[in-house]
Amino acid sequence: MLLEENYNPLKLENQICFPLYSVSRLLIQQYKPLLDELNITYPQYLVLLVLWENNEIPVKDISEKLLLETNTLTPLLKRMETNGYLQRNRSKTDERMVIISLTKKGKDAHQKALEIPQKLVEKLDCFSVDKKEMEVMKSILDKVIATVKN
Amino acid sequence: MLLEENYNPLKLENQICFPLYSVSRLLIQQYKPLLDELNITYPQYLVLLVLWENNEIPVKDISEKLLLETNTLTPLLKRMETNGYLQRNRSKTDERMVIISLTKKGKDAHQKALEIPQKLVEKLDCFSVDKKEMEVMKSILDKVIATVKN
DNA sequence: AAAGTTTTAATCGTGAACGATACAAATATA
DNA sequence: TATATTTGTATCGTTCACGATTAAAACTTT
Repeated sequence: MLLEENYNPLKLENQICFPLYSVSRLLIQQYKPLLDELNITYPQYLVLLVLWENNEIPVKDISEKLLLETNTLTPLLKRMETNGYLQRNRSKTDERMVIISLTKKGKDAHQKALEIPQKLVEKLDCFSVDKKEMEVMKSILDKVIATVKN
Repeated sequence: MLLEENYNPLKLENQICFPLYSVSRLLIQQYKPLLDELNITYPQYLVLLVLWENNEIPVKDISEKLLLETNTLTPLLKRMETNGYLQRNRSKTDERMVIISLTKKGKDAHQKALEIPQKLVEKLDCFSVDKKEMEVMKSILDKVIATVKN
C-alpha cells in the first residue's frame, strides 16, 4: 500500500497513531465496568498496580514507571487519598519527596483486582481478538517505549 | 511467559492496555510540535483529516469515523470554528443535524499538513522504531477496531 | 558559608474524554 | 392526527493530560 502511486499520507486509514489512540480508548472503556466496582478509573488502576508491587514509593518513581508527569499524578493521588486508597507523606530524609503508601483498603483491593485481567481477556475473546496477535503487539509496543525512554 | 508458574497478571509489565495507552500518548506528544504550527491539537487534526476527505459532513458521521462521542466533538468543533477552521450549519432538510464544512483557512491547512506524516516518520526513525513492525501493529489494531465496531 | 543549580511537588489554565441528562426534530405507531 | 419512540446535538460535571510556572528542599561550586 505504501508503494501505490497516489498514496495519500493524510488519509485517515493511512494513519498509524489513530488506531493506536482509538484502541487504547476502546480498551479503557472495556475496563470501566470492572473498575467501577472498585470505584477507580483506569489511570488510578495503573497507580494501584505500581503500589501493589512497591508499597512506599515516591511520586517521582510512579511518574517514571507510568510515564505520567507529576502535574497529572498529584491531583490523581489526592483523589485516591480522599477515597481512602493511599496515604501521602513527606519523606523525613528528603523533604522534597512525597512517599505514597497503600492503606488497608488499598491493599485489600488487590484481592478483588485479581480477577480483572481474566475478565478482560474474556471480553476480548468475545471481540475475537487474537491473543497471539496481542502478544506480538505488546512486544512491539514495549520496544517503542524502551527506545523512546532512552 | 504466560505459562510460568507464578505468573502475576497484575504486574505492570504484563499489561497489554498500558503500553498501548502509553505509546498512544507518546506518539501524540511527537505530533505536538508539528501541530503547534497550525495551532491545532491531535484530536482536532483527526477532524481535519476527515474534513479533507469529506467537506460537508454531519457531526454524527465524524463521530462514527473517529469513534468519538458527540459530547466530545461539539465543544472541540466549536473551538475549531472559533479558530476559523470550519463552519457549523444546521441542515435545512433535517434540522437535527449540524453540517460541518471547511473554511478557506481549513482547506489551506491541507497543504501545510502534507509534510506532517513524513516528518513524523523521520522522528520515529530517530527512535529506531521499525516501520515494518508499525505496519504489523497497524493491521492488528485495524482488525481490533473492525471487530469492536461490529 | 553564600550563591547558583538541580530536584521534586504543587498550582494554574486549556483541552480533551465520557457518563448522564436534556431537548427539539424526525419518524413510527396507535 | 395524537402519542410514543428514535435520532442528533448540546449541556453539565468529573477526571485525566500536559505545558508553563512557582516554590521549597537538597545539592554543588565557589
